[in-house]
Amino acid sequence: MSVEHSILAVLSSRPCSGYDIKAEFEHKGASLYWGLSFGSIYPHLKKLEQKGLIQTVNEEQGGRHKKIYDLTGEGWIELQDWIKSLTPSRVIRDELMVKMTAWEAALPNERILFIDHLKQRKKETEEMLNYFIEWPNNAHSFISEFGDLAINYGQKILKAELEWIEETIEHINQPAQPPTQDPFGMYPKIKDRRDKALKEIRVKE
Amino acid sequence: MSVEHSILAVLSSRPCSGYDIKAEFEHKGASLYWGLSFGSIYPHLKKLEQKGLIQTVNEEQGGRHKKIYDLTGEGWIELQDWIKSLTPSRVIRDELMVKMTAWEAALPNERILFIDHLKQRKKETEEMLNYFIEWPNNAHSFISEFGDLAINYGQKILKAELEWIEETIEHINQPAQPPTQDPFGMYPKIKDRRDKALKEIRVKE
DNA sequence: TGCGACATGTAAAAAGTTACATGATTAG
DNA sequence: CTAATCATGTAACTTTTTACATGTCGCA
Repeated sequence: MSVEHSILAVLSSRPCSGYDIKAEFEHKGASLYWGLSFGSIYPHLKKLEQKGLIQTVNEEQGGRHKKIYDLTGEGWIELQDWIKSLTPSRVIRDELMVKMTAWEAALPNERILFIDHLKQRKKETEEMLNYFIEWPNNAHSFISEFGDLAINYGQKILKAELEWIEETIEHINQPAQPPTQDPFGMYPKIKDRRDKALKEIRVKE
Repeated sequence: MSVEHSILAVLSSRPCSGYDIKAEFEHKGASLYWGLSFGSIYPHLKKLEQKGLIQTVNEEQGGRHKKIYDLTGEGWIELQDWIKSLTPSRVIRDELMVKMTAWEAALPNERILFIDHLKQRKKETEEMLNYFIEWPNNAHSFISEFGDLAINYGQKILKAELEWIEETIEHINQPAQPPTQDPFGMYPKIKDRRDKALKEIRVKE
């Protein structure tokens, strides 16, 4: 299970409180590659401490109470073992692409509407990319050689995505085209199924 | 919740059984952008039927029992509404990148080992890319204009990733470099923390 | 004095995976 | 005849999110 491992990974750069870890997942290096909510972080910290992989190195009880955790020797070993171990394949979950594959079956006459989705995606992607570009310039955080390579990855992928968005907006602004591939004449069949199903609602009403 | 919506999206192309839906999520268009297990699909189909968004259009009870579902009029409307609605931001979860950001803190003297991870990733990425390239040539499935654009997206991103992998393998084969950015002298501090923590284990033993 | 950021934590609900149970059909 | 694939479904478990409860600190 890699959630606890990713907490160990954050802790490797410096001792942190639960709140700090959340911040790292939100605003720093980890942000692009992982995310966790408070409701998940605090119980995991407790578990990791019970397992002896992390320990409380500083606890302020009076006033604002705050607990700083750091890796134990066992924690460092566990982190090293995890880092060396085989990485499971990425899981890609991209709702926009799922919508895209069903768009023409469901909304064949509203293709122009999809451009709104693309523009929203473009905005988000640009923000992420800016963040990546600014990061090495902000001089706030420690960036290792490998951290730098991970930044390059993000930049490269996001730039490719922006290119695709531009091309695709342009494409959709052109007149509609017949399906690229439709060996069994599915397109008219889908239209029939949809129209028939929608008509049944009207009959009921 | 978009899991049920992605099932509706699969059903929009043709009526399917639970097993077919699983196959779509594994081998077809949806595969790159979503995934679900049987344990999740069947209960969701039941729920969707109770909600009146899908219905059983064919049930073979004798012999091999099989239930084919199709969208109802309400299901089509629900799918249309979802497709038009704002899409939440992508969640990227990339374990390899998390490992990368912690690599030098945990394993500063084993940078060459990371090349194994990159080669594994390269293999996986190439397989996915081939799948994407072959897909429009297999003449098996219906590919709409938008479906084709979604395929372009996958190809573009995966090609950019392969380029990055090549560059990065080459970079790591060069001699190690000092941290790109280390305004507070973190690098030596991390080393001290790690060494101290690891020494404590040895004391105990 | 009131707001926003800092800070920890729990409980309930939601979501999904794994493992299991069951059985039919088909290709070699 | 046997292995792979087709096919549905449940139960236990794991995981994560959301919402809530609580309280401090610094600043305008």
